[in-house]
Amino acid sequence: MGTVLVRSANAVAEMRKKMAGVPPKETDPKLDALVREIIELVADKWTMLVLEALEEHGVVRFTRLGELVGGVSQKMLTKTVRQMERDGLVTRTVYPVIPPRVEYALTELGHSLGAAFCGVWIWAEEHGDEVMRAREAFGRVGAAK
Amino acid sequence: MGTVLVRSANAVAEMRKKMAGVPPKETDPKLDALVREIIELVADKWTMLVLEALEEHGVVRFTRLGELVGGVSQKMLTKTVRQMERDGLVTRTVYPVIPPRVEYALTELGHSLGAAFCGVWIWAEEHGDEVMRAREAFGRVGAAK
DNA sequence: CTGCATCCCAAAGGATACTG
DNA sequence: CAGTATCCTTTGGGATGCAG
Repeated sequence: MGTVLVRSANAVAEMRKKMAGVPPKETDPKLDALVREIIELVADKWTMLVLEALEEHGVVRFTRLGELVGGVSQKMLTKTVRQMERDGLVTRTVYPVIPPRVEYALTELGHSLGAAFCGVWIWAEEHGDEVMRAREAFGRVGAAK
Repeated sequence: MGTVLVRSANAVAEMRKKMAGVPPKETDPKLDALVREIIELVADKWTMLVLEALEEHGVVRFTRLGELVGGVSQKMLTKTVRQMERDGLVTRTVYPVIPPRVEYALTELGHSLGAAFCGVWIWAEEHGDEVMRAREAFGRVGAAK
């Protein structure tokens, strides 16, 4: 724990120089607030997994969706899917038959969000191992927790 | 809307290329597991906000970072930033001076993740209002809770 | 200034039982 | 099958105090 890691200040100074010439992104306050709201919307594990599952399998029933997501309780699946329905990401179609049949599918909005996340899936595919290695390397030093 | 972040076009084009060789909807189990791990990594509100803050402002100190993120407690900021450091997303540079000076910056890996999320920011910009409207419309009907 | 430690409350989330 | 309701454990996260 007490290990203070001091990285080369040179590298940081180098970074500063690089950044200096680049007015990176205009920090638009109202846009920022909007992005923030959306972040709080989708920054949820189950939401992302449901989104991915529906993106891949199209129209699925409740139980099937739970299987696809994996490791999710009925409670959380219901909650997540309701929230997504509320936000216009999925449609929930109830067939009043016995036994009940409820099908979930992405809306256009949902599909567009899935497409937006596509870049993240690709990142995961390409850099996932780097994260794992970084984590293990750090774990042997930090020893935190 | 037209004035979107410039880097977006490049990032998206880059991703299209990388996707070209990939069979679209194949459910690869090991790839899926990897994506799942990454999701659990980044599906966190503060992580995303810190990522965005560092992406926009470059190298910042601890307190400044807290201001940029906004509404985060010192405890959670420390925790989040430590986790990101552990995962190789940020560097933490400590200057052993008085008063202490600690600077945070994205690593290459962190920047690449930020670029991957760029598509999501754009989505938020384009479809954020739709979500808000869908939510309010649903609220008047659902009346749940 | 940075951030660890502690206490403490509120929210997230799992397990189970029950209903249409 | 697709939930709702209940209980209960775990985690998230704020407030405060203190150390380097």
